[in-house]
Amino acid sequence: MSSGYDVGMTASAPTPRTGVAFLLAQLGAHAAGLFADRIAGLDLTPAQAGLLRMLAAAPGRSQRELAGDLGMPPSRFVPFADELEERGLIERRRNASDRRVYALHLTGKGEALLAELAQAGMAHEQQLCDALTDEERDRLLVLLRRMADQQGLRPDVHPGYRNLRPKPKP
Amino acid sequence: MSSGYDVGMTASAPTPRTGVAFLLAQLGAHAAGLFADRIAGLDLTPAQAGLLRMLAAAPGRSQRELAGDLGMPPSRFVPFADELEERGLIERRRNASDRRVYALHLTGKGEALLAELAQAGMAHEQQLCDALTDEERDRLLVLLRRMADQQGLRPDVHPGYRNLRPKPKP
DNA sequence: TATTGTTATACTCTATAACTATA
DNA sequence: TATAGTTATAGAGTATAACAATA
Repeated sequence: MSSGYDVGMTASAPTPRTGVAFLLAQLGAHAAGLFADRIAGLDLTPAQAGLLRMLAAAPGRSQRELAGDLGMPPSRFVPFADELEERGLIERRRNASDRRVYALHLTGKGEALLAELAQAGMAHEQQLCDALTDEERDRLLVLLRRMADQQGLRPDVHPGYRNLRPKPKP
Repeated sequence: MSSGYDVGMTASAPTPRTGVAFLLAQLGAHAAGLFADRIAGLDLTPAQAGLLRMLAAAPGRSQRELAGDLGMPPSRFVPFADELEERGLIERRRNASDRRVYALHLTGKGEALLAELAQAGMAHEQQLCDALTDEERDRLLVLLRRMADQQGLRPDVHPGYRNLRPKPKP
Protein backbone atom coordinates (compact mmCIF):
# COMPACT_ATOMS: atom_id res chain seq x y z
CA MET A 1 0.00 0.00 0.00
CA SER A 2 1.01 3.54 0.63
CA SER A 3 2.09 4.60 -2.83
CA GLY A 4 4.20 7.70 -3.56
CA TYR A 5 5.85 10.31 -1.40
CA ASP A 6 7.47 10.35 2.00
CA VAL A 7 9.41 13.49 2.67
CA GLY A 8 11.33 13.10 5.89
CA MET A 9 8.95 13.22 8.81
CA THR A 10 5.74 12.06 7.15
CA ALA A 11 4.94 9.40 9.72
CA SER A 12 1.49 8.81 11.13
CA ALA A 13 0.03 12.31 11.14
CA PRO A 14 0.61 15.00 13.79
CA THR A 15 -1.00 14.46 17.18
CA PRO A 16 -4.59 13.82 16.22
CA ARG A 17 -6.15 10.72 17.73
CA THR A 18 -3.55 10.60 20.47
CA GLY A 19 -4.20 13.82 22.28
CA VAL A 20 -6.61 15.12 24.86
CA ALA A 21 -7.44 18.09 22.68
CA PHE A 22 -8.66 16.00 19.78
CA LEU A 23 -10.68 13.71 22.01
CA LEU A 24 -12.31 16.65 23.74
CA ALA A 25 -13.30 18.19 20.41
CA GLN A 26 -14.58 14.87 19.13
CA LEU A 27 -16.51 13.92 22.25
CA GLY A 28 -17.77 17.47 22.70
CA ALA A 29 -19.22 17.61 19.22
CA HIS A 30 -20.68 14.16 19.73
CA ALA A 31 -22.26 15.15 23.05
CA ALA A 32 -23.69 18.33 21.61
CA GLY A 33 -25.15 16.42 18.70
CA LEU A 34 -26.76 13.77 20.90
CA PHE A 35 -28.22 16.45 23.12
CA ALA A 36 -29.62 18.33 20.14
CA ASP A 37 -31.25 15.16 18.86
CA ARG A 38 -32.70 14.41 22.25
CA ILE A 39 -34.30 17.77 22.93
CA ALA A 40 -35.58 17.93 19.36
CA GLY A 41 -38.29 15.70 20.83
CA LEU A 42 -39.31 18.66 22.97
CA ASP A 43 -39.20 20.93 19.90
CA LEU A 44 -36.22 22.77 21.31
CA THR A 45 -32.83 23.64 19.89
CA PRO A 46 -29.79 23.80 22.18
CA ALA A 47 -29.83 27.58 22.04
CA GLN A 48 -33.50 27.69 23.01
CA ALA A 49 -32.83 25.32 25.91
CA GLY A 50 -29.95 27.56 26.88
CA LEU A 51 -32.16 30.62 27.05
CA LEU A 52 -34.76 28.82 29.15
CA ARG A 53 -32.04 27.81 31.61
CA MET A 54 -30.62 31.31 31.71
CA LEU A 55 -34.04 32.77 32.45
CA ALA A 56 -34.54 30.27 35.26
CA ALA A 57 -31.18 31.14 36.76
CA ALA A 58 -31.52 34.91 36.37
CA PRO A 59 -34.98 36.21 35.44
CA GLY A 60 -35.74 39.68 34.17
CA ARG A 61 -32.64 40.45 32.15
CA SER A 62 -32.73 42.55 29.00
CA GLN A 63 -32.64 41.11 25.49
CA ARG A 64 -29.29 42.64 24.75
CA GLU A 65 -27.68 41.06 27.80
CA LEU A 66 -29.12 37.67 26.97
CA ALA A 67 -28.15 37.97 23.31
CA GLY A 68 -24.61 38.76 24.38
CA ASP A 69 -24.37 35.70 26.63
CA LEU A 70 -25.72 33.49 23.88
CA GLY A 71 -23.24 34.92 21.43
CA MET A 72 -25.74 36.26 18.96
CA PRO A 73 -26.37 39.81 17.68
CA PRO A 74 -29.47 41.57 19.06
CA SER A 75 -31.08 41.55 15.64
CA ARG A 76 -31.00 37.80 15.59
CA PHE A 77 -32.24 37.52 19.15
CA VAL A 78 -35.54 39.19 18.33
CA PRO A 79 -37.08 36.50 16.11
CA PHE A 80 -35.41 33.92 18.32
CA ALA A 81 -37.32 35.22 21.35
CA ASP A 82 -40.44 35.82 19.27
CA GLU A 83 -40.89 32.13 18.62
CA LEU A 84 -40.51 31.21 22.28
CA GLU A 85 -42.98 33.91 23.21
CA GLU A 86 -45.50 32.75 20.62
CA ARG A 87 -45.24 29.27 22.06
CA GLY A 88 -46.04 30.71 25.47
CA LEU A 89 -42.77 29.66 27.05
CA ILE A 90 -41.36 33.10 27.83
CA GLU A 91 -42.80 36.53 28.46
CA ARG A 92 -41.66 40.08 27.70
CA ARG A 93 -42.42 42.61 30.43
CA ARG A 94 -41.96 46.33 29.96
CA ASN A 95 -39.72 48.03 32.48
CA ALA A 96 -41.73 50.87 34.02
CA SER A 97 -38.75 53.08 34.79
CA ASP A 98 -37.07 52.63 31.41
CA ARG A 99 -39.66 51.88 28.81
CA ARG A 100 -37.09 50.97 26.16
CA VAL A 101 -36.12 47.65 27.71
CA TYR A 102 -37.97 44.39 28.01
CA ALA A 103 -37.41 42.14 31.02
CA LEU A 104 -37.62 38.51 29.97
CA HIS A 105 -39.23 35.89 32.17
CA LEU A 106 -40.21 32.25 32.04
CA THR A 107 -43.96 31.52 32.02
CA GLY A 108 -45.50 28.64 33.94
CA LYS A 109 -45.47 26.63 30.75
CA GLY A 110 -41.82 27.50 30.33
CA GLU A 111 -41.05 26.25 33.80
CA ALA A 112 -42.86 23.01 33.07
CA LEU A 113 -40.86 22.46 29.91
CA LEU A 114 -37.70 23.21 31.83
CA ALA A 115 -38.52 20.31 34.12
CA GLU A 116 -38.79 17.98 31.13
CA LEU A 117 -35.52 19.41 29.93
CA ALA A 118 -33.93 18.48 33.23
CA GLN A 119 -34.97 14.87 32.78
CA ALA A 120 -33.62 14.84 29.25
CA GLY A 121 -30.36 16.24 30.56
CA MET A 122 -30.01 13.48 33.11
CA ALA A 123 -30.70 10.75 30.59
CA HIS A 124 -28.19 12.39 28.28
CA GLU A 125 -25.56 12.40 30.98
CA GLN A 126 -26.07 8.72 31.65
CA GLN A 127 -25.96 7.77 28.00
CA LEU A 128 -22.66 9.55 27.63
CA CYS A 129 -21.03 8.15 30.75
CA ASP A 130 -22.17 4.60 30.17
CA ALA A 131 -18.61 3.31 29.91
CA LEU A 132 -17.56 4.79 33.26
CA THR A 133 -18.04 3.66 36.83
CA ASP A 134 -19.45 6.22 39.25
CA GLU A 135 -16.04 6.73 40.76
CA GLU A 136 -14.43 7.22 37.37
CA ARG A 137 -17.11 9.72 36.42
CA ASP A 138 -16.35 11.70 39.58
CA ARG A 139 -12.65 11.74 38.87
CA LEU A 140 -13.31 12.81 35.29
CA LEU A 141 -15.53 15.60 36.54
CA VAL A 142 -12.79 16.94 38.79
CA LEU A 143 -10.26 17.04 35.99
CA LEU A 144 -12.63 18.61 33.46
CA ARG A 145 -13.76 21.26 35.93
CA ARG A 146 -10.20 22.21 36.66
CA MET A 147 -9.40 22.48 32.97
CA ALA A 148 -12.49 24.56 32.23
CA ASP A 149 -11.69 26.80 35.15
CA GLN A 150 -8.11 27.35 34.09
CA GLN A 151 -9.19 28.03 30.51
CA GLY A 152 -11.43 30.83 31.74
CA LEU A 153 -14.70 29.20 30.76
CA ARG A 154 -17.70 30.51 32.62
CA PRO A 155 -19.32 27.96 34.92
CA ASP A 156 -22.66 28.12 33.12
CA VAL A 157 -23.70 29.53 29.77
CA HIS A 158 -23.21 28.41 26.23
CA PRO A 159 -20.86 25.72 25.01
CA GLY A 160 -21.15 25.82 21.23
CA TYR A 161 -24.64 27.02 20.46
CA ARG A 162 -24.26 29.28 17.48
CA ASN A 163 -24.27 26.72 14.72
CA LEU A 164 -26.65 24.01 15.90
CA ARG A 165 -29.90 23.77 14.01
CA PRO A 166 -32.67 21.21 14.21
CA LYS A 167 -32.56 18.35 11.76
CA PRO A 168 -35.20 17.77 9.06
CA LYS A 169 -37.39 14.70 9.48
CA PRO A 170 -37.19 12.43 6.40
CA MET B 1 -33.62 39.93 43.64
CA SER B 2 -35.32 37.16 41.73
CA SER B 3 -38.72 38.71 41.06
CA GLY B 4 -41.80 36.77 39.94
CA TYR B 5 -42.52 33.09 39.39
CA ASP B 6 -41.42 29.87 41.00
CA VAL B 7 -43.57 26.95 40.04
CA GLY B 8 -42.59 23.97 42.12
CA MET B 9 -39.23 22.64 40.97
CA THR B 10 -37.72 25.77 39.52
CA ALA B 11 -34.48 25.52 41.43
CA SER B 12 -31.08 26.15 39.87
CA ALA B 13 -31.61 24.87 36.34
CA PRO B 14 -31.43 21.23 35.19
CA THR B 15 -27.99 19.60 35.13
CA PRO B 16 -26.00 22.08 33.15
CA ARG B 17 -22.74 23.16 34.74
CA THR B 18 -22.65 20.07 36.93
CA GLY B 19 -22.44 17.30 34.40
CA VAL B 20 -19.77 15.64 32.32
CA ALA B 21 -21.83 16.11 29.17
CA PHE B 22 -21.99 19.87 29.49
CA LEU B 23 -18.31 20.18 30.32
CA LEU B 24 -17.36 18.04 27.36
CA ALA B 25 -19.44 20.17 25.01
CA GLN B 26 -18.05 23.36 26.50
CA LEU B 27 -14.42 22.26 26.52
CA GLY B 28 -14.77 20.62 23.14
CA ALA B 29 -16.06 23.79 21.52
CA HIS B 30 -13.36 25.77 23.29
CA ALA B 31 -10.63 23.40 22.12
CA ALA B 32 -11.92 23.44 18.54
CA GLY B 33 -12.00 27.22 18.59
CA LEU B 34 -8.47 27.56 19.95
CA PHE B 35 -7.18 25.13 17.37
CA ALA B 36 -8.93 26.99 14.57
CA ASP B 37 -7.36 30.24 15.73
CA ARG B 38 -3.95 28.66 15.93
CA ILE B 39 -3.87 27.11 12.48
CA ALA B 40 -5.37 30.23 10.96
CA GLY B 41 -1.75 31.40 11.18
CA LEU B 42 -0.94 28.70 8.64
CA ASP B 43 -3.90 29.80 6.49
CA LEU B 44 -5.70 26.57 7.22
CA THR B 45 -9.17 25.79 8.48
CA PRO B 46 -9.77 22.73 10.67
CA ALA B 47 -11.38 20.91 7.75
CA GLN B 48 -8.40 21.66 5.52
CA ALA B 49 -6.03 20.42 8.20
CA GLY B 50 -8.19 17.33 8.51
CA LEU B 51 -7.88 16.56 4.83
CA LEU B 52 -4.11 16.98 4.89
CA ARG B 53 -3.88 14.54 7.77
CA MET B 54 -6.17 12.07 6.06
CA LEU B 55 -4.07 12.18 2.91
CA ALA B 56 -0.93 11.57 4.94
CA ALA B 57 -2.50 8.59 6.67
CA ALA B 58 -4.07 7.10 3.53
CA PRO B 59 -2.94 8.57 0.22
CA GLY B 60 -4.68 8.06 -3.09
CA ARG B 61 -8.29 7.86 -2.04
CA SER B 62 -11.12 9.19 -4.20
CA GLN B 63 -12.84 12.50 -3.64
CA ARG B 64 -16.14 10.87 -2.75
CA GLU B 65 -14.56 8.74 -0.06
CA LEU B 66 -12.78 11.72 1.45
CA ALA B 67 -15.86 13.89 1.26
CA GLY B 68 -17.81 11.23 3.09
CA ASP B 69 -15.28 11.00 5.90
CA LEU B 70 -15.26 14.77 6.25
CA GLY B 71 -19.04 14.83 6.37
CA MET B 72 -19.53 17.03 3.35
CA PRO B 73 -21.39 16.39 0.09
CA PRO B 74 -19.23 15.72 -2.99
CA SER B 75 -20.39 18.96 -4.58
CA ARG B 76 -18.93 20.90 -1.72
CA PHE B 77 -15.72 18.92 -1.72
CA VAL B 78 -14.79 20.03 -5.23
CA PRO B 79 -14.12 23.74 -4.57
CA PHE B 80 -12.72 22.73 -1.19
CA ALA B 81 -10.06 20.58 -2.87
CA ASP B 82 -9.62 23.14 -5.66
CA GLU B 83 -8.23 25.70 -3.26
CA LEU B 84 -5.75 23.29 -1.72
CA GLU B 85 -4.65 22.22 -5.17
CA GLU B 86 -4.20 25.81 -6.33
CA ARG B 87 -2.03 26.41 -3.31
CA GLY B 88 0.10 23.45 -4.33
CA LEU B 89 -0.59 21.43 -1.20
CA ILE B 90 -2.40 18.50 -2.78
CA GLU B 91 -2.45 16.88 -6.18
CA ARG B 92 -5.13 15.15 -8.26
CA ARG B 93 -3.92 12.10 -10.18
CA ARG B 94 -6.04 10.34 -12.77
CA ASN B 95 -6.55 6.65 -12.19
CA ALA B 96 -5.45 4.86 -15.37
CA SER B 97 -7.74 1.88 -14.95
CA ASP B 98 -10.85 3.91 -14.07
CA ARG B 99 -10.61 7.32 -15.60
CA ARG B 100 -13.58 8.68 -13.70
CA VAL B 101 -11.82 8.89 -10.36
CA TYR B 102 -9.09 11.15 -9.08
CA ALA B 103 -6.61 9.82 -6.55
CA LEU B 104 -5.67 12.57 -4.12
CA HIS B 105 -2.14 12.94 -2.81
CA LEU B 106 -0.10 15.32 -0.71
CA THR B 107 2.61 17.27 -2.52
CA GLY B 108 6.02 17.94 -1.02
CA LYS B 109 4.78 21.36 -0.02
CA GLY B 110 1.79 19.72 1.59
CA GLU B 111 4.03 17.41 3.59
CA ALA B 112 6.04 20.37 4.78
CA LEU B 113 2.94 22.19 5.94
CA LEU B 114 1.80 19.05 7.70
CA ALA B 115 4.99 19.15 9.76
CA GLU B 116 4.19 22.71 10.86
CA LEU B 117 0.71 21.52 11.65
CA ALA B 118 2.16 18.85 13.92
CA GLN B 119 4.01 21.48 15.91
CA ALA B 120 0.88 23.57 16.21
CA GLY B 121 -0.99 20.52 17.43
CA MET B 122 1.54 19.85 20.16
CA ALA B 123 1.49 23.43 21.38
CA HIS B 124 -2.30 23.30 21.33
CA GLU B 125 -2.32 20.16 23.44
CA GLN B 126 -0.04 21.75 26.01
CA GLN B 127 -2.05 24.94 26.18
CA LEU B 128 -5.19 22.97 26.87
CA CYS B 129 -3.71 20.65 29.48
CA ASP B 130 -1.88 23.36 31.35
CA ALA B 131 -3.86 22.75 34.53
CA LEU B 132 -3.03 19.04 34.61
CA THR B 133 0.01 17.11 35.77
CA ASP B 134 1.41 14.55 33.35
CA GLU B 135 -0.08 11.75 35.38
CA GLU B 136 -3.48 13.41 35.43
CA ARG B 137 -3.34 13.93 31.72
CA ASP B 138 -2.66 10.24 31.22
CA ARG B 139 -5.55 9.26 33.43
CA LEU B 140 -7.83 11.67 31.58
CA LEU B 141 -6.72 10.21 28.27
CA VAL B 142 -7.64 6.70 29.38
CA LEU B 143 -11.13 7.74 30.42
CA LEU B 144 -11.82 9.82 27.32
CA ARG B 145 -10.59 7.06 25.00
CA ARG B 146 -12.85 4.57 26.67
CA MET B 147 -15.83 6.92 26.34
CA ALA B 148 -15.11 7.66 22.69
CA ASP B 149 -14.71 3.98 22.00
CA GLN B 150 -17.95 3.03 23.67
CA GLN B 151 -19.79 5.82 21.87
CA GLY B 152 -18.67 4.39 18.57
CA LEU B 153 -16.47 7.31 17.56
CA ARG B 154 -13.84 6.45 15.00
CA PRO B 155 -10.28 6.68 16.31
CA ASP B 156 -9.27 9.31 13.79
CA VAL B 157 -11.25 11.53 11.44
CA HIS B 158 -13.34 14.59 12.01
CA PRO B 159 -14.56 15.95 15.33
CA GLY B 160 -16.80 18.85 14.43
CA TYR B 161 -15.55 20.25 11.20
CA ARG B 162 -18.60 21.17 9.19
CA ASN B 163 -19.30 24.60 10.64
CA LEU B 164 -15.88 26.07 11.36
CA ARG B 165 -14.89 28.91 9.09
CA PRO B 166 -11.90 31.23 9.27
CA LYS B 167 -12.38 34.50 11.10
CA PRO B 168 -12.14 37.92 9.46
CA LYS B 169 -9.18 40.05 10.48
CA PRO B 170 -10.28 43.42 11.87
C1' DT C 1 -27.70 1.67 -16.38
C1' DA C 2 -24.61 3.13 -12.57
C1' DT C 3 -20.98 5.99 -10.79
C1' DT C 4 -17.26 9.94 -10.43
C1' DG C 5 -16.56 14.38 -10.62
C1' DT C 6 -18.62 18.81 -11.63
C1' DT C 7 -21.72 22.77 -12.23
C1' DA C 8 -26.10 25.37 -11.46
C1' DT C 9 -29.74 26.80 -8.82
C1' DA C 10 -32.47 27.82 -5.14
C1' DC C 11 -32.69 28.36 -0.27
C1' DT C 12 -31.40 29.20 4.45
C1' DC C 13 -28.82 31.94 7.74
C1' DT C 14 -26.39 35.56 9.01
C1' DA C 15 -24.53 40.02 10.06
C1' DT C 16 -24.78 45.10 8.91
C1' DA C 17 -26.81 48.73 9.01
C1' DA C 18 -30.80 51.65 9.00
C1' DC C 19 -34.99 52.98 11.75
C1' DT C 20 -38.27 53.94 16.13
C1' DA C 21 -39.06 54.93 20.61
C1' DT C 22 -37.46 56.17 24.61
C1' DA C 23 -34.02 58.30 27.57
C1' DT D 1 -26.79 62.38 21.75
C1' DA D 2 -27.03 57.60 23.20
C1' DT D 3 -29.29 53.23 23.89
C1' DA D 4 -33.04 49.07 23.59
C1' DG D 5 -35.44 46.93 20.45
C1' DT D 6 -36.76 46.15 15.75
C1' DT D 7 -36.83 45.71 10.66
C1' DA D 8 -34.70 45.45 5.97
C1' DT D 9 -31.32 44.10 2.99
C1' DA D 10 -27.63 42.15 0.99
C1' DG D 11 -24.16 38.58 1.18
C1' DA D 12 -22.17 34.06 2.29
C1' DG D 13 -22.64 29.08 2.50
C1' DT D 14 -25.24 25.27 1.81
C1' DA D 15 -27.58 21.18 -0.08
C1' DT D 16 -30.28 19.41 -4.08
C1' DA D 17 -30.50 18.22 -8.17
C1' DA D 18 -29.12 18.26 -12.95
C1' DC D 19 -25.11 17.30 -16.07
C1' DA D 20 -20.93 15.15 -18.61
C1' DA D 21 -17.67 11.57 -18.91
C1' DT D 22 -16.57 7.03 -18.13
C1' DA D 23 -17.57 2.47 -16.76
